[in-house]
This record gives sequence, C-alpha cells and structure tokens, in this order.
Amino acid sequence: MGESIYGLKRSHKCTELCTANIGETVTLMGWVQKQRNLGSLVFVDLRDRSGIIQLVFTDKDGEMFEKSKSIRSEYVLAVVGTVAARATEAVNKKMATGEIEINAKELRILSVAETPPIYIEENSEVNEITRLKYRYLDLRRPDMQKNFILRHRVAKVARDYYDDNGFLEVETPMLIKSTPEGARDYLVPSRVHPGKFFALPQSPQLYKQLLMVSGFDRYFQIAKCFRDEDLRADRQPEFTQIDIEMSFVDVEDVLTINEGFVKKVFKEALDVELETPFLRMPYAEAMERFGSDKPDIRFDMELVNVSDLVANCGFKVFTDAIASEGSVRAINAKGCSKFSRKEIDALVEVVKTYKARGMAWISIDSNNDIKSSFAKFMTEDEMKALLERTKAEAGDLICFVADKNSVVFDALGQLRLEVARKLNILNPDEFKFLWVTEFPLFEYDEDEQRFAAKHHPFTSPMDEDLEFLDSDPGKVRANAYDIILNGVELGGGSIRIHIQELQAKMFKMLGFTEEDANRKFGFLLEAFKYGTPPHGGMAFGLDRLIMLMAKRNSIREVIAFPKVQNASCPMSNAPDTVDEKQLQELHIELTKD
RNA sequence: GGCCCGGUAGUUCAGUUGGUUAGAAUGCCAGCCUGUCACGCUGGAGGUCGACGGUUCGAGCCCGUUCCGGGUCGCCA
Repeated sequence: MGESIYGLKRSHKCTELCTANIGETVTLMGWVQKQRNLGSLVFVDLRDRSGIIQLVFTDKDGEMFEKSKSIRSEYVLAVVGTVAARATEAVNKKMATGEIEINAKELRILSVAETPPIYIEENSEVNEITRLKYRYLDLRRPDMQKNFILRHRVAKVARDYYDDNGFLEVETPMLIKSTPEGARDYLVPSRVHPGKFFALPQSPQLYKQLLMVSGFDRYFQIAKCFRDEDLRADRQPEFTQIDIEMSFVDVEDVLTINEGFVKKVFKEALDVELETPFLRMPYAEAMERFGSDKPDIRFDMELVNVSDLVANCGFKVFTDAIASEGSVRAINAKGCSKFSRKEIDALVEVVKTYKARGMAWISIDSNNDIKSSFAKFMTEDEMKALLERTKAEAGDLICFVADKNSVVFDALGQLRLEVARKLNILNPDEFKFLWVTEFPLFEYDEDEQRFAAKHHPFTSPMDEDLEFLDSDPGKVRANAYDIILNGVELGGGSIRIHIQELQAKMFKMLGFTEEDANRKFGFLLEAFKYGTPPHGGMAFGLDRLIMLMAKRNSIREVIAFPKVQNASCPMSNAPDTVDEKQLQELHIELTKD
C-alpha cells in the first residue's frame, strides 16, 4: 500500500541541491534508483527528472530504518531530511550531488514497484521491442529524458524564432478530405455521412496555401502528419513537421529565413555555431557529383564520369550502356584496395540492390600492382586513362557502374555511402547542411507512361524554363528545394503557383481533367480566384532534426510512443478490432478473408 | 510484396559435429555486514530454447512452415 503525500510539499528537485544548502531541511520526491543495505546503514539513490541524490538511513532511525530496508528499485518515495556534507573520503566525484547527502527524518513510501522488466539506466542495451512494450519505463531513462528535453527546446526555439520573424501559428484540421495523390491516407469513417470518409492530413499543404490567400502573410505550425506507408528507421506513420508558408517571397527569401532558424536552434539547443548561408547546390550538380539528391557532403569520394574514355573500348557492358544513352561512372574508394574479395562482393551486392547489373573494379595495392575485373577487355592506354581520370593511387579501389544514368547515380551514390560507413569516416559531431535547389518539376512515371509532379502539383516552374513546358517537360526545373543534413532529407518546399492559367496548364500536363482537378482541389482553385499572393514555404521533419541533433540512428528514439515496423504499437496493441456496434454506427461492414 | 539479419532465465548473452540434468553475467529472493555509490560476502529461486510440424535412437542446434522484431528494396506527390 502506498502512503499519502498529505501535508508534504516538494521543496527541491534532487540536483537542485548543493553544498550551499547544507543544514537546510528539504522535502524530496522521486524514484529509487538503487538501495544499498550495509547492515546498520542504508543508502538510497533517489532519482527525479533532474538527476540523483543520496539518502542516508541509520539504525538510530528506529522504525524508519526498518522501513528503509524494505525499499526496492523504482519505489516512489517522499523524504524529509537535512542536507549534509559528506566526509571527504565519502565524496563521489562522479555524481553532480556527490559532495552532499540527505539525512532522512521522515520517509514515506508513496508507491511500491515490481521489479521492472528493463533496467532504468543510461545506455541500457535492451531489445527495442521490450523497451517499446514498457515505453513508460524506457522513458524514465536519463538519456531518453534528455532526448525529449532537447525536443522540447527545439520546438520552443522554433516558436520563438518564427514569432520573432512575424509568423503566426495557426492550427489546421486533422479531419480533411482525402486526396489520393502521393502517400496513402489514413481514413476516418464519418458516422453522420454514411459511406463517406475523412482523411488524416499527410501535411497541411492546402490549408497553409489557403492561409496565404487569407492574408496571414507568414504562417507556421508544429503539425502532426500521417502517411499510411511502410516504416523505416527515419519514417513513422505519424510524424511531426515544422510547417511554414510565406507570402510575397522568392526562393532565396524562404531559404534565408529558414536557415536562420536552423542556425538559431543549433546554437540554443546544442551550442553549436553553424555558418550561414548554407551551401546551395542545384539538383543536377548534386546528382552529377554525389549520385544523390540528398548528398552527404561530410566526405568527398565524388562520382567521376568516364564515359568518353571507354566509349570505344572492348568491354560490352560499358559500350552498351553508353550506346543506350546511359553512362559509365566511377568512384575512387580511397585506401580500399585492401578489401577482400568477399568485401568487394558485398559492394557488388550494394549496387545490385539499386538495380545496377554489376560493378566493375580496379584495385591498386600498396606495391602499385593492379588487379581488375575487366582489364582483359581494355587497352593499356584506356586503363591508364581511367586511373588518371579517377586520380587513382596506390591503395585505392576504383568502382565502376555502367547503366542508364538514373541507375548509375543511384547505385554509385549508395555505394559511396556504404564505403564511407565501412571506412568509418562519418563523424556524427559534424553537421554539414546543404540546400539542394532547382529540382526537376516532373518525373516520368514509367508505369503510367506520363509525367508526374516530383514535389506536388502546386509547385511552380522556374521562370527560365517556362519555354520548355510544352517542348521538353523533363527539362523544366522547379522552384523547389530540400534541406539536407549529413545525407538526411530534413525538409523541403517550393514556391507555389499563384497564377490560375499556369495551374490549369500544370493539371493538364499531369493528366488531370478539369473535372478531376475540381473534384480534388476545387476549394483551393476557387480560392485562388479571389486574389492570391505569390507564396511559398517549406516543412522540416522535426523528428529527423531531433534524431540528428541527439545523434541517434532512428526517429523512434525521439518519439515518445512510436510504432513498430508493422505500424502497430506494442504497448497499447493499437490498432485493434472494435465492437460490432461501433462498426454499425459507422455503416461499416467487414469483408471476410 | 521481395531480400538480409535476429528470437535461449526478468535483462544482456554463450551454447562445440546433433549426445547426460541447457550455462554465464546481471537482476531477483533470503541471511550477514556502519560509509556504500556497479557496495561486499554466503546461500537460493528462476527456462514452453518464439510457435507448429518433420528428420533422427536422440534436436536449443538440421529441414519445412509460421509468428514476432530490426534493416532494406518497392513504396513514401
């Protein structure tokens, strides 16, 4: 049975006390980290959000001493006691409160606890499923609390920063109209409209554009978003965006104001000084140099185009790729000639994952002996030219992929990251930001045999490329941008179309009939008729931002109650079946499998 | 949906070619202990080896199916 808190008021948090408080009577409340019973002396480490302090009970304490012997880990205590200095030899330098302790005068056991299924300690290495099943205990761990304190700081700085810059936080609805473009929607049935459904928002996109039409000028929101797609380490079905929209701006305005936020939040939450402006890199350059639209620029190992050197060589894999408008490109894996055959095979598997049919390689060992998977097809001059172009030196491994460009970029871009991981050269303390700009407006959908919006259908084309809209849509660049940190897409956005005629043309190009467009986005198109400011914005993935700031490998570490890979919650067992009565009210009948 | 990895005590793990009663550490319980702070010492309890089926004289180990988790490809405008 737990005791009452009646008549007691907590006076301090555990680590608010120091030698300056010696002699004071204080009241502390918290959890038992550890009890150590030395016979006629009992020590208890009391923990709260702030940290740990030591309580002392002795056999002179009579009944209270007997009670202190029954204390177990994770019991919840209230203690009234005197702050005392520890003897010099008893000082614990590892503890913030190691110079003092509390001589207890009153002890109340507010709540007993069963032995917890996981250790409540920093860096405990418990299976993630067990942690998630007992997430409330996992969240007691100091390192988890640190993550959420950080998360709170970041959200706080965001609100302050955008407020300082004239942004208004406006809440947009969670129950909205389904727009089956892009990700799958989570649907919510309507009781009062049989057969009709709401969707949970994938983002506040349309609403924030409407707010610009309303004249709010600058909007932001820390917004929950939902996407019914498969999970990853950095993807959850529900996640949080810092969502921003601005009127009367161009691309540079949006980048400048938002990198200002990033600079401020790193300074205030991590005391890391970032240099702004961040590097801007057009999409085409990012692909050409790094094989990725979210390059990790903490290291080099850039892609090298060698197509011209091998256009007429005897290696059919190379010449065929070039003949079918592809290319042959390479990366120089510095110092990797020491890789075993097995390790090289593993690299081949990496490129195969990304649709490359294989990987050709040349290795130059420390004695300058050259081994290669394809030398027999090449002339001596051609080999020499390849080594020269890739700046190959003793100890290097040169990896080649030949295919259509999209495959070459993807495969080598990923290979580059894999080599960096193997070489362990990715420093988590280094924060390299980058804006990737000038994304293509469209991407060709092979399955549907038509162009699709790469970002979304409201993204504006760059003025310089308007002339290609009809003649060569694939060539049109968008006023769209992503912000990248260490190879992770942290966010992105665009300048939107505010001209009705252009929007109509976009829909037409994307294969929407006027009827389609009106059915799906009619309310936005209607709104645009009544005076629309030029506007644009972006959204940050808050979870990913915190993940990188906290140097974690998964956003689950910075989300209080995340879902597991099959999009369920092991703690609450959601989603779950519901009563027949609920289904009836919602006019839903389940099919039998 | 595909591929890869994993599942043994509360927890983290080991477990040889398939061979007696499945081990260690830690945690837990009990006893002893006045300066511990990873307290110490002594003793003890604790297992559906994810589940089902198969091979075998014999399965934690081999095979098949399946469940669960992680990573990833597809997917994520």
